[in-house]
Amino acid sequence: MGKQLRYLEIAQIIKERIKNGTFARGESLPSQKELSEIFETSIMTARQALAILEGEGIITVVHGVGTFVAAPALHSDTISLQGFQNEMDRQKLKIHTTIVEKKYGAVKAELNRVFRNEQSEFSCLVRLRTLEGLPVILQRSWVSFENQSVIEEYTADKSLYQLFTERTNIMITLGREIVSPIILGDEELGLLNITEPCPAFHSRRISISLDDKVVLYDEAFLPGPYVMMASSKHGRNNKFKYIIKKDGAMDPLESFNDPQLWEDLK
Amino acid sequence: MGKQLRYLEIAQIIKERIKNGTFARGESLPSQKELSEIFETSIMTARQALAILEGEGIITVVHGVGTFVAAPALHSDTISLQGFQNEMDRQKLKIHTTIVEKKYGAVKAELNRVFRNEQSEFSCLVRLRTLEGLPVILQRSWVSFENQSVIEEYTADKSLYQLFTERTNIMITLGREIVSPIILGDEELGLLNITEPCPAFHSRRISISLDDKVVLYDEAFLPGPYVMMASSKHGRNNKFKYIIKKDGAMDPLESFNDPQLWEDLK
DNA sequence: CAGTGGTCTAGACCACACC
DNA sequence: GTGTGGTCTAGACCACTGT
Repeated sequence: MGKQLRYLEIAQIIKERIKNGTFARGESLPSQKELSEIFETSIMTARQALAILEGEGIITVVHGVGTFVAAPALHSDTISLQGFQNEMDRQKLKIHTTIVEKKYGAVKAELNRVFRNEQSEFSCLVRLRTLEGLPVILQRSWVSFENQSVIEEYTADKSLYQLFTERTNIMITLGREIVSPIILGDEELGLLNITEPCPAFHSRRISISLDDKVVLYDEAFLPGPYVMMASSKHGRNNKFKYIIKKDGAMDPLESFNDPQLWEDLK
Repeated sequence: MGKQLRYLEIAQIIKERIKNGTFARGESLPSQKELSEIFETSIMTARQALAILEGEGIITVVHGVGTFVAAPALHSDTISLQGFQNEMDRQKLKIHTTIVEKKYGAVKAELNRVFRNEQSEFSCLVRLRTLEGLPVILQRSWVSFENQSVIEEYTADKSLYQLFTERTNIMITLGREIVSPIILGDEELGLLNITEPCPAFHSRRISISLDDKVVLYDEAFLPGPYVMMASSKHGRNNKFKYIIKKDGAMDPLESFNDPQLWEDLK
């Protein structure tokens, strides 16, 4: 077995204590000085452990205030594991959400593979995002049957992601997304009120909890006329986001020169 | 003016010395101990400065060996600012590159906006990437007229990106990419040997040098049947890559469970 | 003001690469 | 073995936040 580095060891112990609830969501951890005393180490080493957990999105460190077990409210403007709503907020667009449908206990066998369990019943939320009245994004979200109450409670004025983490007390720390280019099918065209053949991003995303369980499955259709993806790569740094605009006026060559656009991808 | 932190100050000075050639590409920097003596600081602080430059992809630190001004050969397997060729290598796919056309001094006024200069003549390289004989990606790359020799020298067995940095001695440290979903046009369909209407990713990318100049413009068409995008988000960590497969057998739901796929997105 | 995180020191010692 | 980067110490001092 490999030699255990002190700061990795400490990070692991803190992670365990968050998992088993010793440090609850939203509560503050002992101060760095206290941690260094608890683990009989130096401040620098304790800080190194915290830096790892912060990089993984598990804790949030605030200068002059304290270190907190990541709660959505605390990390909402820094973490990227967010629903589209937050991204649109950041772009200062007046996006409105309409609930198209809520389905409870639907049988959807193929989702077994996604959720990695024996269940075959899931609950689903279908939403339409509109930009100044124009439908621009169609999104379907699935949760396990046991979490259907989250969908029952959902209203359009809140992020499903945030509601989910609050109600279930499950911390989501990892997201995986697969995007394909597609030509929209009839059902999606109808809901999005588009009449011509239309290229779109088809995004499928899973959200994974601290316990390594898949707890949320999202599917989104982002039609080409309204959506682009912008990505910035600077050394190890590598970010991307979706950009939503009302149509036309989306010249990619011009977008390269828009400082605002790249600002938050640094 | 804001207080200058010591490690930021040191990082800035080292960056300047790389720009003006005091530290040349591929050569090693003084050791951390020496740096701490040169800047009259501690090793920890010198290391903090190096950590910043490493994060920006400007230097490469190798345990037991030394610290190097990032040369493509050194950082090729860690940095993400790479052409498609390297990404495909990583996926262990036998991708072959065919040169479709080389154009010199073409007038392309719209590229002024991209390259942010007065020039209107550019040189262009059109390439087709084939997977076991099947054309799967079409790519057009543009350079300023003054760098046309890079395209003259280009052969299919080398990365254009690597050739460019070697020949021009320009360090590329930042990349920006904009991706749209499109339905392929006739010209692209012809070159890719596709006969039916086909959705695709349309990627446009600029590469920016250490001097903040745009030095490379890339355009790629990645047809839906062969290409998906996979993205992983873990705290601040956020990576994506294109996945190329020979068609069919690209079930996104199955892909979520492929550990290999997500391995290098950690 | 007190309490928090952020920077910095001046080393010691460990792990790794190369000869 | 020599030289490199990586970890770690046991603090001091600075910067930020909230009372």
